[in-house]
Amino acid sequence: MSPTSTQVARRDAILAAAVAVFGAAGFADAGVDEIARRAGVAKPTVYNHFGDKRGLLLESIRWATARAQQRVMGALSGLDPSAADLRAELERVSRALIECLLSDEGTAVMRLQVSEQHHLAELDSLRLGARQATVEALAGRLAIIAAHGRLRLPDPVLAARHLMALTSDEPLAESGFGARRLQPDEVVGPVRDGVDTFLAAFGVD
Amino acid sequence: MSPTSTQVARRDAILAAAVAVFGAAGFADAGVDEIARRAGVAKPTVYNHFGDKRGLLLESIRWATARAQQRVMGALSGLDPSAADLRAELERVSRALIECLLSDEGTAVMRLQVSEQHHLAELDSLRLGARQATVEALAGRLAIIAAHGRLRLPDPVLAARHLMALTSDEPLAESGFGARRLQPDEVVGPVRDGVDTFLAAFGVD
DNA sequence: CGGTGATTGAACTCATGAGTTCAGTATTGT
DNA sequence: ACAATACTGAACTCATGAGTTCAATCACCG
Repeated sequence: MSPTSTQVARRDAILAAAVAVFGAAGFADAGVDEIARRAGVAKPTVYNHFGDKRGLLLESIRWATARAQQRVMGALSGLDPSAADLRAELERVSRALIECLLSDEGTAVMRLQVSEQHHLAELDSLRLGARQATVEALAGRLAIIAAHGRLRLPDPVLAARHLMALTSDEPLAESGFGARRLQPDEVVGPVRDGVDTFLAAFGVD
Repeated sequence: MSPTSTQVARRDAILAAAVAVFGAAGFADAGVDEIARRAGVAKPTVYNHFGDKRGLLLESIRWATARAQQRVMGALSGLDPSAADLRAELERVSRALIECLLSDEGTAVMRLQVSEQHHLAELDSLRLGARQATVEALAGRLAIIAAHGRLRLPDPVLAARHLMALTSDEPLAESGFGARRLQPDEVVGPVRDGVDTFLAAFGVD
């Protein structure tokens, strides 16, 4: 019996609600009743789809991680290696990346993976895999820029990690890993500074 | 009535046990019974000292943050601005800082502050204050090195933030914010790379 | 249509753990 | 020595929320 479209829609609604509630309250304080209510679904339906609360948490994180990863890849593919103003282009893409990290879904995933690891050792590889995929995608774009002679990169993967660290560390800390919404200029400044240092280390001027 | 020394010792034992249990299990999954048992104390004694579970959490985080901060300051004061090998000295101190972050107490504080923010908005300033104090202490040491003409630092505070970001980002992510114990070489390599990039940006060679 | 399986809503069971009570026992300051 | 105060241990209350049950209803597929 292949699932009907309304079944898929219900499943997605449950997952979206679960990510929101788990992300806001944490696993233990989240109520299955509230997730069902937000999804517009009866409680037994949740148990029908996901077995139990822990199964729902696992699927929620897998689902949200995949979605976040897609958004990240979209942001990275927007990096134009031949943009006239390299500095501005790096700042733009770094801001887009941070936007993904600090979105509601992004912060929910981050916080759950940090705080609920005792529930989900099996998702460690997912977390690290997502990080590595992001780093490598960014490294690929940076390598193209380096091939154009506009960056000096002995190790593109390392440079990618360092660009992300330089630009995202401060906004992440300042926002309390997504607990507080940042003002735009709380991202713009740190990103500019981070790209400054990145170009001081890897630029060709 | 000033507290006796055994009262202080009991209080500290409770706080140490609470940090360990809260850090491992999270607020909701931590049991006051277990904290009391680990502290070698009866449950009503815990309630005598801290009122309720939330009060215990708050005091635990304040206490552990202060202790971690002291260790961090100790590590920073060990930075010798006139060390013969600047690169090695920066690596050494960065490793010591990461050691503090990834210690049992350090990771407990970090994870609680990330995951239990809905319980403790009032501790936001504590978290940011600790971070800022660390950054400024490191900035002070870096400024001395710059005054010796061994670094080119337009903004020592910014440089301090970037040094910390470059060296600690990868080990923190790799360890899942303290969930997994790192092998020594999982710290050494990333720190060397981070200091490399730092010196490429701010070195005087 | 008619039947099969999913969904609903409401009531239910049951385990867990926070917080309390209290009578008895250590500790401490005077 | 003697209050006064803190601590113990064990039993207790009580709120909460996971997971279940079931009869009634709905959605889809032949």
